[in-house]
Amino acid sequence: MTRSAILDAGSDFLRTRPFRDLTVGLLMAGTEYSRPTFYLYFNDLHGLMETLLGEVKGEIVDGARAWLSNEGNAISGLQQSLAALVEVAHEHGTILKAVADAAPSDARLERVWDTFLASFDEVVSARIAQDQAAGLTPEFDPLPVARALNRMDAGVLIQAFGSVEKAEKDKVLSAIMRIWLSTLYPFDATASLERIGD
Amino acid sequence: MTRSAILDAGSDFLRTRPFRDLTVGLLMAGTEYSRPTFYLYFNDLHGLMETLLGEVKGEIVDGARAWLSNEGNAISGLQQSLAALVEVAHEHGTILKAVADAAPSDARLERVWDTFLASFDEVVSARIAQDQAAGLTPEFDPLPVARALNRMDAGVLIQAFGSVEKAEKDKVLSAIMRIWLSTLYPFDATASLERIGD
DNA sequence: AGTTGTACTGACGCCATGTCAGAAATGCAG
DNA sequence: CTGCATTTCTGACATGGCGTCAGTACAACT
Repeated sequence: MTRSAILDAGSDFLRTRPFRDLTVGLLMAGTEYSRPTFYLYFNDLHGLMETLLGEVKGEIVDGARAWLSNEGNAISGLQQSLAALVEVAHEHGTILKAVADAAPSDARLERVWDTFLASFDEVVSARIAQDQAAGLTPEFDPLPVARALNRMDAGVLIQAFGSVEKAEKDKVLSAIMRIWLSTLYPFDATASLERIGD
Repeated sequence: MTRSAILDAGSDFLRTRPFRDLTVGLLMAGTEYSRPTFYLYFNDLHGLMETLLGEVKGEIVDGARAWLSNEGNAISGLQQSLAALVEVAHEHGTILKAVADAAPSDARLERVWDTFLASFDEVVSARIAQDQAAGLTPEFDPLPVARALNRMDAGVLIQAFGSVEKAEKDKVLSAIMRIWLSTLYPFDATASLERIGD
């Protein structure tokens, strides 16, 4: 109860102001509780961010399923997954930026964030290897490419949707879509990219 | 004199420890001066980071020239520029990570960092437009794609070379090279990528 | 030797943090 | 409704890094 009131106050704060402006005092001023109460439910502000990230993580994993659990066409699955990813990032962009901002100032949170990103490297890499075996994707070392594509997504999405003035979803989507498709499915990419237009 | 002693102490510190561990006291303990002396030459630690970034920026811009000032083959120019970029990032990775880490905790430095990244978006975007006019590159809105590719570079390079245990240069290079090439020069990409092998 | 200017430092106030002893509030047995 | 136990909360404190300022040490020039 109290705990989720604090989490809500945190989300609300970060919707309009950056993580660097967040203090325990300000945070708790957004609730009906006093400053020390915060420490009953979280170790520090970074602990709060860790919890907020956990909430968003679920949605992202769900959205990515279309491509990762490979049923149906690879290309359209990827298109679906990226679209879902953009959707979630647009929704929770401020939280994602806040976590990314907070991470470097705390060893533990930095680990959590890195692990979060690395978890996608694993699964994307696996899916690439599979498509390579199927002859859909050229041969190359999948892991570094997966890492690069994921870092791209993270950087782009946080930059585009991390603050109040958000970029246009469709421009962002078609840019990263193009890069994923031409890297992973170059043989079919031309057709697919023409289909979505530019 | 004193000023560059401080800068050196900063670089040295960041070579082995993250920005979050840097305090003015620790920094100046690495020099023969006292803590207040720091404030004679810099406003705060973020000001120091701004200066360090300025030093690295020059090298990066130099390295990128091969492709950006378009003389000769576009593909080999891009290959050269990316190789140079990886080289510089490998050299100064800890500084780049430290600046990226420090940026979100200071409004001014965040602006500097964003502007730094955005400056590459501009020139890359311009070069893409040119290659599109020449028929080398498919038609698409260049700016969002340039942004995405640049964020990828930043994310990958900082992750790969930001801490003491650095990743292998060639793996990193061939991954980002593949993505740039298949996105910008898909017609010739197959040949070029085979040439560098995997 | 005296004066001016520059480079430096000791000591201070400030602010956010995280803790702890104790105060309210809540629930429950008689 | 009363006394008691347990949970929830808070006022007050110590800590540590920050940024400042008055004042010292030192060099250079007259």
